Amino acid sequence: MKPESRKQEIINAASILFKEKGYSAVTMRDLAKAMGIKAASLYNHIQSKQEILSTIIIELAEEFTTGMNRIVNSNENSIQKLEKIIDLHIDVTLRNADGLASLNSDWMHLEEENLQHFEKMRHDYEENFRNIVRNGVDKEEIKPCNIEIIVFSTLSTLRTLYLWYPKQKDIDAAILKHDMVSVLLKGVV
Amino acid sequence: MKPESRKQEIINAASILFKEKGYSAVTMRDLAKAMGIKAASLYNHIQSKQEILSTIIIELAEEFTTGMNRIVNSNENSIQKLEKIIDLHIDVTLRNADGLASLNSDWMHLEEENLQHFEKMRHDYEENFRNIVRNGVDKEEIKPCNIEIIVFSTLSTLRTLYLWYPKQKDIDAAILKHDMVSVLLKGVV
DNA sequence: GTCTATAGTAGGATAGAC
DNA sequence: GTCTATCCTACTATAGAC
Repeated sequence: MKPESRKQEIINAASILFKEKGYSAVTMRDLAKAMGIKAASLYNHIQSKQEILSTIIIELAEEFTTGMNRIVNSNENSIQKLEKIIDLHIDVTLRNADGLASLNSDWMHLEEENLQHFEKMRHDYEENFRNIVRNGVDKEEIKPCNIEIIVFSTLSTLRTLYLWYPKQKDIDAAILKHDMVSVLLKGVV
Repeated sequence: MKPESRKQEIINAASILFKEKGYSAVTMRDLAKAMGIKAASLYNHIQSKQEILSTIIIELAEEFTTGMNRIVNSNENSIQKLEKIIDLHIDVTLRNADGLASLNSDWMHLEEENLQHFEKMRHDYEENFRNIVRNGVDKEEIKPCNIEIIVFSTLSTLRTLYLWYPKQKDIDAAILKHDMVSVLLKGVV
């Protein structure tokens, strides 16, 4: 373990609490208690509660944006791109499942530019996803199903991984990726 | 439109606000403003903010419990049961998409017996779902995939319908059910 | 870097007039 | 059934000592 900065420790502790109760229900006193200090002491390391939330969310949203851009610009077919998207979500979930709770459930509590920046990244991400699926249907690599439903159901599952993954003890990442591809793309019947 | 009781109007208005910002971030003053009255006046119709939340959530959870029990006790095969579960989620979503936001995101703010009651219903629901899938795999009606992943991915999608459905303008319920069955059960490749 | 003390605000809820 | 006024508590954040 590399030594973490005090700020990063606070952000990690906050991620866990935000996951359990949501941003609005977590107080600076709760967070301080989790860190073993008093609430006032937190402000030596962070500027505000809001700064903690935006750090958690924007960093993760930028990871997804970067990952998606790499996939979009690759020379692979639609199925391979969808598999890469599944990998991306699994990788991020393994690395920071707690933070993903805020990304998914507390983004609406971002303020000003951060909210706008987040909403643009999320919109672009979904649009890229949709184009990959549409392209796959056009090229007959994907069944001619309702595109919106494919995008919605796949994204719903991937976005919710953070809730489910921690309950699966010791599942291997490679196996998880393989099984997730099977279920999401090839169906169960 | 049948005339709604004032209490039901409050619960409906609260469902919308809870969906937008979450239970903790919505104040009684916010709710009162949405109703066009003062906060104190709300208390002539409801006992507490907590009562609003538990009314929304427990009612919906009981709908799912009743529906699931009916499906479990029917004489159908696994695939037919899964299709009925998809129908159940779509029906409830069409009827009360706003309330489902609280069920999904604010259940942890329930107190005491209501929290326990909810958690038991949710646990039983998932257990019933899991048994249907397991049974289907045993009888070779369902592919021998990872059962936990099937349960998780299907439930994730169905539970998130409330976020997606309102954005789909004028989609017919019957078509939605048909397409959802295709994507969730038969795969897209 | 952490503390105590506290400012300033906003929350849920009640009392009592109309 | 709604209002005004208000109680009490809890919140975020700051000031200044150590």
